[in-house]
Amino acid sequence: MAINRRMDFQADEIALADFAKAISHPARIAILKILAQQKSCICGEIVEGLPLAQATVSQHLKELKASGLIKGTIEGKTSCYCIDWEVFNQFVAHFGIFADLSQNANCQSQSCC
Amino acid sequence: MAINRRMDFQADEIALADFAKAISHPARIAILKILAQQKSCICGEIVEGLPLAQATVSQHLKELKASGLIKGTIEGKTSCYCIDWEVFNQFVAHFGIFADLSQNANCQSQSCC
DNA sequence: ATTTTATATCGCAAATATACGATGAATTAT
DNA sequence: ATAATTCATCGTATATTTGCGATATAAAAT
Repeated sequence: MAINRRMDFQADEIALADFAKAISHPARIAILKILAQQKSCICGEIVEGLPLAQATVSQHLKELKASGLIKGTIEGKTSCYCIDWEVFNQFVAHFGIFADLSQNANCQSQSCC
Repeated sequence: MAINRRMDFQADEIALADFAKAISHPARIAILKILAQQKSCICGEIVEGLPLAQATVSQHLKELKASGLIKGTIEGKTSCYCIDWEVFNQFVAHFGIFADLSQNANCQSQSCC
């Protein structure tokens, strides 16, 4: 692109967009689903459940970790990942801004669209 | 990339990822915010509220429309866009799958991560 | 009829994302 | 000590996204 306009937007818009981007790939949704149903999880089990090479899964895990949605610690030979529910729920709640904004006037009538 | 693995994932994973991708750009979040607080909206007003060229905004609107999150009709000289709340709320509700999956065992203890 | 206005689409350049093999680093098993 | 295991990172190829000027389209105003 000619110019990166990212910083011309508001902080909350960037934050919500970044959260969305973190989960905007089926592999990362699948990883979150796997993590959500595990008490704890090593990377190996995640790789086995996905149609991707180990390097690719590791890269997706890195992105999820960078977004804050998952936490990870190295435990000896293996790594342990899990969802950071505090961060996750905070972001999901953030979607409420749209409903809040529409409280007064929204556009559900036939006459509009 | 060497191979596109998209179709190796489950339909619900693809659907949720696509929704996230549709809103994974600050401009599209900003557009949704503008639409949420308007009764109806022509593209011109949206362009004025964004730090982007008209062509770029039109492109973002096209993506949002393709995702189903917004509806649009051409009304004479102008176009009218608005949020499709039915679709929007359905997708937000879809995030519940993670909480559902974690109902039995999740990972919020210190001992895990 | 011509000009103006509003918006969409085309075509291109630059930036980012996706995917994977190869390799590295650290730990555990032999 | 050496080998095997587990996972991260590097390098690289290709695909997709982003952004905009130029142009097209179509209605409204003159």
